[in-house]
Amino acid sequence: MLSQQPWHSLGDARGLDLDATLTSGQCFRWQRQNGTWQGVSGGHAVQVKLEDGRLLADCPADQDDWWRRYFALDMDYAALHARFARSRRLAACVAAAPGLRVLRQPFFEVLCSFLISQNNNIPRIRGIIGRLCDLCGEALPDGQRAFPTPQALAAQTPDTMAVLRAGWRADYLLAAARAVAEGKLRPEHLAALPLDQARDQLMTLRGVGPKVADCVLLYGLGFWDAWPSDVWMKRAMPALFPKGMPRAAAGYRGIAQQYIFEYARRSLPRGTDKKGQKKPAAGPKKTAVSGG
DNA sequence: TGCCAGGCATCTA
DNA sequence: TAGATGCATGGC
Repeated sequence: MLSQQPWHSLGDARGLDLDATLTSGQCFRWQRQNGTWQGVSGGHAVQVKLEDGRLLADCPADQDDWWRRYFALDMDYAALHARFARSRRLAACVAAAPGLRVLRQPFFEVLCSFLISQNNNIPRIRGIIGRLCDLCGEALPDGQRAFPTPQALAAQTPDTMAVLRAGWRADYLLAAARAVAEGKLRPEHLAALPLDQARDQLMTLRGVGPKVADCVLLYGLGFWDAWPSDVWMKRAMPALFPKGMPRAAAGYRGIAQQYIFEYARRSLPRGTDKKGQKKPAAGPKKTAVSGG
């Protein structure tokens, strides 16, 4: 793929573990092929692999910076891990997934992906996202499809969305796309808000509850303190549940996800934690947000 | 074949 | 306001 650009280095991988990161449940458009990883994000397709401690990519050179940012190659994980070493549990997390990284993904991709994820399983999530891209994503030079823009998705109808076989989630996707396309929900605005306000704004969207909101805040908006993970550390860390994780914790994909959230909580202090925030009481049907 | 899935909105007590 | 329920679809 992308043969016009031979493999070239994006820089020091700084311990990045592609397998751990790309299978941790943060992202759904990566496939392993012959020892490399092929993925699409932000309208770019890329193939990446690790070699001699460097992250190599097969992509147009003008996309290099985008992928460096995506893989967070600028983050000093060594320093972070040194801090984590002071906590026994965090040290266990680091030991379990030392090369796990929090990807910096486009807001709209994350919002849609986690709307699709609710009450769903990962193989099916990947299938729905793939069909969504086929439906209205821009064709890329290598034959793949970009994730749809908010405008392209907003132009769909419940009928055209039927091919996704996404069930009730299709309505959530359309509402979210329209809110973003119409400027009622702006990622740059959300990212500038305090954590609580950003979460509240997201949760005005139909289909966005606390879990989806936190995933969007963390993966798509850079809110590294999106979740006070101490609760989840107790509930979800497999090492603490050798007989199996409680179902309620399974959504966070075990230790890898835990590590992400703990990392998030401790990395970049911003806003305030909301321990165990519960969903507001049921009220009238939500509509797209009016703020922003 | 039946259970369950990376939730949420809505209804009911 | 907490708990129960239904939701669409398909992986396993």
